[in-house]
Amino acid sequence: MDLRRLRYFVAVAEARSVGKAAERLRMAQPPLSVQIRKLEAEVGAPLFRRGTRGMDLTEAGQALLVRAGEALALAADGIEAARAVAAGSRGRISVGYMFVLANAMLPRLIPELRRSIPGVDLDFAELSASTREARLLDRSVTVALCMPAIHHPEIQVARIGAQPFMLAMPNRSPLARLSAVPMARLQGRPLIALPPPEQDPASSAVAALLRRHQIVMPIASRVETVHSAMSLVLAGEGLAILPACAKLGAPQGIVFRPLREASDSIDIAVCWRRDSQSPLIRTFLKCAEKVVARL
Amino acid sequence: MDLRRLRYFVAVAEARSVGKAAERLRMAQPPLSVQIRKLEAEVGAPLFRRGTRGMDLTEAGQALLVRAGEALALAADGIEAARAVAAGSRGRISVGYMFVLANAMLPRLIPELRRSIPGVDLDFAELSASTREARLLDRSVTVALCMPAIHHPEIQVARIGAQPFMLAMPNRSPLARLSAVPMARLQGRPLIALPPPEQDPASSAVAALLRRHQIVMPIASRVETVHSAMSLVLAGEGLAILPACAKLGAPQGIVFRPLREASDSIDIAVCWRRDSQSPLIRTFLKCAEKVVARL
DNA sequence: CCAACCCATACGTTTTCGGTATGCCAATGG
DNA sequence: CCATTGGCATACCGAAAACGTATGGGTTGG
Repeated sequence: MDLRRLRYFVAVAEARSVGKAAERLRMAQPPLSVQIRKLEAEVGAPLFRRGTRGMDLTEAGQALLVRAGEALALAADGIEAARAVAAGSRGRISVGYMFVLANAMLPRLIPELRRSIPGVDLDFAELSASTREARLLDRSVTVALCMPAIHHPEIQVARIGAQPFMLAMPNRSPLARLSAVPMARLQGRPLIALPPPEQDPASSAVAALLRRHQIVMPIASRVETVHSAMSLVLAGEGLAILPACAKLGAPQGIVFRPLREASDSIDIAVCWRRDSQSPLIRTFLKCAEKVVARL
Repeated sequence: MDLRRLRYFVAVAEARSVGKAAERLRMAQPPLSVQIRKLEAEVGAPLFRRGTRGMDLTEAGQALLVRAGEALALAADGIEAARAVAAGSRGRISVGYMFVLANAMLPRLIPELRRSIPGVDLDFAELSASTREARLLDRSVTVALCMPAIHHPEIQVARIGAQPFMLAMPNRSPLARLSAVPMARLQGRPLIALPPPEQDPASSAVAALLRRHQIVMPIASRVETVHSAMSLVLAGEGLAILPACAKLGAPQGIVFRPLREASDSIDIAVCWRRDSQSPLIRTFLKCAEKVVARL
């Protein structure tokens, strides 16, 4: 059962003549005649009534014609769809992002993506750092928005921006009256910390910052998300050192202040599998860079 | 775009390995590998990720796989459907019948057909004699139930039975008291006739019957259908000479009596195009014969 | 470091396809 | 009644595609 045969069959059925169909198919009449007879042999029944003025479908031929036409269309659509997916004009891109970046990036990123790649399904999932890495590796997400980047031999990283660390505190805190907080003022104050470095690399950047300035902050609580951290800060449980963009999702009553002697920042990066050959990743990267530039 | 390629592609995608797929396809591995690469060249993008432990679909490959599977199924279903239609286990049979036979045959014929050819669509249409012939010739009906048969070089006829002519009259008619009516008693009485012989060959049989017995019956009315004829008979407009089976659709108040000296009858026949090769016709014929035998 | 596994390439053989020439049949027209 | 025309079928040949065998190369696992 060959698709070429079916194509020839459809052509002959539509032209109601072998000769006319051969002309339209840019081939000679005899080989076309042969192919039709081979198809009939394969089916085991005549598909055409041969008249003196051309060919006419039998009932069996009519039954075949419908399916053959659909099969041809499906096959053509299939390779077209594959091409479109390969070219990035169709398909799906699944994005794993981290919680802090949701408020800062998604409201601008999603419309930007819809404009750039209108035929593509978007799929966003808020994932922890370790889950993002795992899902990138098993390909269940296409790209990850990370802060900081994932380091892994299979994973490619593009740095698209950085966020300075800022101190988050309740607005009734005495430190809130300063326009920038000297590092020394943090000494001994309770810290609301994120998961330890082995689970969340962002924490190691904070730890490094404090270590460099020889500041010790007792850990009042460890929380999973920046959102929880800010809630505890608001409750007066302690201070948090967070990327500046966390401000965008902060509740009323939290203020952010820069740290005077520290110019430390944390990278925002797009990460994907090295062997992902989807052209959508390039486009995604462009969009993400554009959004971060206006942060 | 070849269906064989798509079949190979689906096999490799399902086996996730060229070697396994080749084994299942009963062929060697290298040619299969070549075909897959040719398909990829045709699409213009890789469809598989080659790993060290087999092959894995890319996104483009996944997009193709869905359509390719459907296309294969449709093509296979198409030739299967064509075979089924040719074998008579599927398809459509369109039956043109004449009005008088409706009550006599259809209630038994339709269930009989449904039992014999369950996968076949039935399509019944009540048609005049000339329309039946025309629709047989242009193939818009497959078979016709006729009384009497259609005579035409393109049309094949099978006689499946006969109906004696009977006299239809109101039950208050004096003739109704006889168990059989002598031909002579018809002389001069008004006749309710069907369309003239050139339109309906049944009329010529009636005319011949009367001529042979030298009876003259003035034509009170010409009507299109047996049903109308019986209405007029009931109204006392005249008598009608009808096939015995018309009794089955007769209204209350009409009686049928045999004609004593006349053993004339009219053939019931199944007619179809000589070049209709549908095996359904044979089955239909069998069913119709069985029904007529029990009339 | 060797063996096993799996895909890719190379080459010769076979099958299949397409083109040209031609035959057959029916309908048409003088 | 014969010639012509139009349309499909058959025969044969050259070309293209596919298949099988042999082999290479890369990675994994012992």
